[in-house]
Amino acid sequence: MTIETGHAAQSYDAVPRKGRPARRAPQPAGSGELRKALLFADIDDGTLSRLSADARIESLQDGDTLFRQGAGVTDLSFVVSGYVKLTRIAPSGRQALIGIRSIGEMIGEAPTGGDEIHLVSAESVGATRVLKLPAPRFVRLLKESPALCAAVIRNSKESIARLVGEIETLKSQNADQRLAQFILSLCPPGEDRCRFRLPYDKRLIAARLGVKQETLSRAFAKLRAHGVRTETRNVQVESVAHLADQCDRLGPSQH
Amino acid sequence: MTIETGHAAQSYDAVPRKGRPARRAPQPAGSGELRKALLFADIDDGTLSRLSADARIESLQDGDTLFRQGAGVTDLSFVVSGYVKLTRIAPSGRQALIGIRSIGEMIGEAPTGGDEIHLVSAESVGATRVLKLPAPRFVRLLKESPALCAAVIRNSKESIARLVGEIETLKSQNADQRLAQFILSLCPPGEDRCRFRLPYDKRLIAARLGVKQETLSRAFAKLRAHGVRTETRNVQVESVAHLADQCDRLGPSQH
DNA sequence: CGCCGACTTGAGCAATCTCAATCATGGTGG
DNA sequence: CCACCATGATTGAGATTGCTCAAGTCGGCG
Repeated sequence: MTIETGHAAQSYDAVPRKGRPARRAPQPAGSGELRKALLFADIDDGTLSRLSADARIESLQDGDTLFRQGAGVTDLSFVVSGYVKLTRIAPSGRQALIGIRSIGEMIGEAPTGGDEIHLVSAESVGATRVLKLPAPRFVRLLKESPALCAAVIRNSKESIARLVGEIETLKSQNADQRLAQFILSLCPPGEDRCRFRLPYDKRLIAARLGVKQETLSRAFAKLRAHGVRTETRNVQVESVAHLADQCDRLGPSQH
Repeated sequence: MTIETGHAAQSYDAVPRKGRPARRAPQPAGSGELRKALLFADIDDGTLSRLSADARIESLQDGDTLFRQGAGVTDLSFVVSGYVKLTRIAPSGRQALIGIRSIGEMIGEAPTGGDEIHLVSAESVGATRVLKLPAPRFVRLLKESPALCAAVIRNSKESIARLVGEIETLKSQNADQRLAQFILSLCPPGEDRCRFRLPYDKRLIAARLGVKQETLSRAFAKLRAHGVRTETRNVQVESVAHLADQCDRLGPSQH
């Protein structure tokens, strides 16, 4: 599955959109902002304030490129608000969505000191603010702080768990099941009947699930029979438990 | 794609194979053995010998289970010889291959101290030997050795890179392209015309590429037209460069 | 020799993609 | 306030890809 944005896939950012104002100048960030990054949840104040010395907040508009696959890693970034999508371009030119990061999450991998390059490209989805820490300072503190080290390892393990889940999903579930699972993951816990808003547009959801937009639309249609109503971006689930039950039965027709 | 071993998918190890001798008793391992684990390539001798204190080597036969998804992590393991496949069972009961580890590679994730459970199940492929380090000792040393910490982080980043590549492949290439890429990855570097042996059977290769065995067989047949000859497990590639070229053209028919 | 497992091949089917037309919907300018 | 346009979403029809089921081949091993 590849992502097709409105413009040609290979050059989605070669031509600036008309009337787009320039990216806003970066703002300095205090250690209070850093604390909101999940990676730093357990880091002591001292280390954190040292980290924040030249941290800054940048505001991005929809479609702005944060960094490109293959470029050198200069910063460690986190989402402050909005979403950032991570994509990868295959040699064939096809673009595959690797993940979407939201508030508090790290964007890309933590630098560790070697000369490192980005594994993926990062692009904002809608108006987005990101926190950027220059890599060299982070690397220096990483070497001094076992707690920071432990946090990075924990974070990596979470990334791995997420990617493993993604592969499992891609290999063992069809489009309908993937959508059902995605919807279930959005349902607020505790309630059986619920109503919420999709976090981003269906084109992006389709890319996330690894299907074409049309296929996603048909999958939504099929889920209507199982108590999932949608009107544009609003979703209503009749019964979370029932949907979870049906999930397996959406699989390939057993003979 | 799911894995179908010779036995039923859900219970591939519930019934011991007839005539199988008991798993051989574990052998103690010296720090020389540890050095062969890629994770420890840059670790100092002192730390390594402390790590090796209660390390042991275990011999497994084809299909032996090393650990199961969801079970507690008691050891950190490495492949000494042979292969270990990592799989995951979806709620639906379908089993998806997550990865295959070979000599020197770590099996599963490094424990970090919390109460952790295995993300995947691990099962030997053919006769295999593994090195096992008890988790508690590893965790203790991890806290004391920044070098070990750095090694774990580096290792995690490699895992992530591998998983990201896997997702890209699954989302943006068809079966023929995935096979071509897989074959290219096996070709010894430097030679344009080459000949080698497949590392494991085609059933496992199919699972690794996320297709059925039959589909893999047809993909091999299609590659014959591009200079890939196979006779059972032996492969001969006419021209690596040519195959790499054709890789993109194996994609969906462009109109 | 005959069986068994791994592999191949064929035919039909199901899931998904592609292409194309249509239908909202929200924003913009007149 | 409304016509109009751009974008996203839906729907339909047909092509493709990969899966399922089934049969057949091949090679090794008891």
